Amino acid sequence: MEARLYRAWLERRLFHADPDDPREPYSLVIPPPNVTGSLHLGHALNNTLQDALARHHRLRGLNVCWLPGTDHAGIATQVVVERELASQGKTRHDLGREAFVDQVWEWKARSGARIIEQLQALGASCDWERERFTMDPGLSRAVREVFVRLYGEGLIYRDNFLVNWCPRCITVLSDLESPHRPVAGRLYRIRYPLSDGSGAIEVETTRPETLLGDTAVAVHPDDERYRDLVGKTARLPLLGREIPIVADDFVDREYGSGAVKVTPGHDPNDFACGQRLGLEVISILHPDGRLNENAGPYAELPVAEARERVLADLERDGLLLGSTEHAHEVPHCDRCDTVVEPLVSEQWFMKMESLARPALDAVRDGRTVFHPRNWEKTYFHWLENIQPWVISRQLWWGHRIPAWRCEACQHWTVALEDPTACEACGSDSLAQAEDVLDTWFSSALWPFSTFGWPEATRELEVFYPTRVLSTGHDIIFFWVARMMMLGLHFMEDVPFRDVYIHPLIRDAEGKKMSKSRGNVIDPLEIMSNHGTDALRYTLVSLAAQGRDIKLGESQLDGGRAFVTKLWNAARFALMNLEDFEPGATGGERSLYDRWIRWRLDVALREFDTALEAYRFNDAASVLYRFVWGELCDWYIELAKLALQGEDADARRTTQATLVTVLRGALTALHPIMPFVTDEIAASLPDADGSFLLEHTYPEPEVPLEAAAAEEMEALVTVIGRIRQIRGELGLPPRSPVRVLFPTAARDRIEPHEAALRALTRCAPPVFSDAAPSETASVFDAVGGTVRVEVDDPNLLADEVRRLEKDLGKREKDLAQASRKLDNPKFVERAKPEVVEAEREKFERLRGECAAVSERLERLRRAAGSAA
RNA sequence: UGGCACGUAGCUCAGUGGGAGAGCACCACCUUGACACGGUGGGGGUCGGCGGUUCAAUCCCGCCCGUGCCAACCA
Repeated sequence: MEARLYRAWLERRLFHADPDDPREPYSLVIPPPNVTGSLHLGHALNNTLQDALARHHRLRGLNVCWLPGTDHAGIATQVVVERELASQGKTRHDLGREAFVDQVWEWKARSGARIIEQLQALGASCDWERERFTMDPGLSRAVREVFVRLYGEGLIYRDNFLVNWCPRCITVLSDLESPHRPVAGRLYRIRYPLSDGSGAIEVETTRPETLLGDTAVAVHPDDERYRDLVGKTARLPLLGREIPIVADDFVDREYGSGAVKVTPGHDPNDFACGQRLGLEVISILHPDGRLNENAGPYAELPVAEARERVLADLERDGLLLGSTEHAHEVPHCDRCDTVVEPLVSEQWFMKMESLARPALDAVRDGRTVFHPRNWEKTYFHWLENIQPWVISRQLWWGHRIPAWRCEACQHWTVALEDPTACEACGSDSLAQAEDVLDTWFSSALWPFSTFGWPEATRELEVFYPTRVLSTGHDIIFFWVARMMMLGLHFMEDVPFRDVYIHPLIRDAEGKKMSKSRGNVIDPLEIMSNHGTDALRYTLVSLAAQGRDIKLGESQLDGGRAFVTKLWNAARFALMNLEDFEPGATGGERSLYDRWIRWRLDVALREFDTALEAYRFNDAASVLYRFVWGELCDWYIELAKLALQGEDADARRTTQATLVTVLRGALTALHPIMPFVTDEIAASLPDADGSFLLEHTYPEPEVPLEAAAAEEMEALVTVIGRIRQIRGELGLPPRSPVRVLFPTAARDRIEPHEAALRALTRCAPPVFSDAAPSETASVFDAVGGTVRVEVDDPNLLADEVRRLEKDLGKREKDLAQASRKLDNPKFVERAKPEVVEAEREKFERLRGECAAVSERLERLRRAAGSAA
């Protein structure tokens, strides 16, 4: 039924948002999935949560706009398509740029379409008429506009700087794209002879091949051991270049020998040191990771091979003094896992400090709030220590940088429209930059580029800022922070009021699932095994704040059972509604009718409260408890009396309540399980061909008055106790037990006699104030002592054991209460209502203990005489 | 090295400054005209450890242990 329903929703345009709709707007933009492949469970979770929010707010009468789309995912997609080519033994260079990009567009068409299908299969209520792709003409125009404006403001600039370089992808990477991974390496100690022959200085390194690019040896300025050497030169092993011995306080005197080789061309620390001291920068690497001509005899060797050769040659020359095992953290390419080489390269950068400040302020002063709040610390820490962002990439798939270099004067012309002449010298020999932009550049504009920026559209006016962004904590830096910065800069307002950070879904072993890494689970498979609604319910019920989700397939059984339970409850209702006449009224509604209607209101209110706080798991459990624990366990059982009874009025009244409450429950559940709820709702006798989303939640009634609520509570207590007594005695559910009430309870019990008998299978209740028989179980309810009598003397021993245990528990509680009340400090300092409650508890327990022990005595005597 | 989480029933996890909860699993009974993907009842936890604050701590604070994540220029 899922595909049929979804098609019907689309035909009815239920998800389309009109900016001129006068109702209060509620907007959100989808985190655009990468067009690398298909959706995994993390997408299923995030989009289920967003869909629940979107549908919920539609049901609350808001003008909801959920904007969908996909991301071109520059490097990720390029790597995937390159892999595909590699399986045919080809590289992108075999195709050339244009043909390769065409091929990626083909991939995008296939993958993008599959993703949209999956989102729709999940039930996502996106406004598909607003679907966007980050490389659409409109969004590309926004990218260009932003680049040109930031360049004009001096925030985008070119620089020659030490960057992370992936020699396999042959591109620069940002720090975020170069995560550190532990590597078991070796630390080598190498001897650098002094040029004057007066000795040598020893250094340590994990990357011996980099010595080919060394331009100094550094020591700490206050290090007595080396004071005399500063200013002298050392002879670089293998190449024989003379390099200065310099002093810089970045050197740690305690580490190794206290002297460090300086390779400004291939180490971030050394680069900074080189800049301070004006050292020469030598690059020894080709872009593809082989050594270049500066490496002398090692030129053209790959790094790993060069390392071996360098070590062997050092050994030969007697300059390798030894090595030790050394575990350290090495940056790797986020996409292909190749070891990243730091090297100096001329790239486009974005200056971040001035953009970061407003983004920090906006969260500090609460214009944007994270849920849960603790992620704000992560956000602050990163923005407070922000570094320039390398935005250029040596890739082919992405937004080409709108900059043209003049071949005559080398000036860069950056412009909105393709220039025909150099803006500096007027020459017409211009060449556009080959590089594309980091994919996150366009992602950063998503909340406003998708609504038509830089045009001043009606959509931007109404739907920006969006209400909430739902995403994973793994992209707070990559994406959330950058949207905040650019949103504030260009729109002069935050891009979203709330940031909901959803849990990460891990597999059953707790391992992370990730996009282009292979351990992803296809949600479609789970959806076909368990049903989409079951998957959605399970995901929502697991989305608690502050902990990631370990998801095994077994956890989906609960969701499926709940869907089935709902379905069966509806089946029961339909069986009993065959002669339902809409609008027909019978007599007054029963207590049961009024009670369940009130419980529905309470559940709806609690559901709304939970969702407003993004407490999805609470929202799910509120409805679970209502549907299963109240509607099915109590109301339906009680309603059977009227529905299957003789009284036509009572039957009609109960039918009316059943329809109202069931429809209310379906509406409430709709944001979580949209398919089954609409399917059931369409079959209810009051159905008019509309969908649940075309209505709003039922208005709450006047709350059930306290006396009625208490009456219902008493009935539940009595039934529960009778079941418990029978259960504890191990009696079959139908075994005859006699229930005796005090005569004073007659007025309260008699109206519920049928319910009592139906739900406990007891004999007709008797009203009597006679003393309980020796074997009766007793408890207090309905304003007196209720007795449950069982005639089987064989049960005496069991009952004695049960009572002993029961007494033990009560006496322990009594002792605890008594200790508290004897403590003058407690009585004096605790809140009065707490003390009062403790007193009442004490009195109650004392009475209960006395009653139980008295009865226990009687039973023991009876058991003795029976024996 | 620093930061942030997490450590509660066999498992997966909620939760709270005043008598420990859910789902699944387990045990007993029940094939009752919605539902065995069900019903009723039950067993099971010194709430990671040690201190501190408090009349009162599973909850707040500190330290420690364990797990995970993130950020990091110790060659």
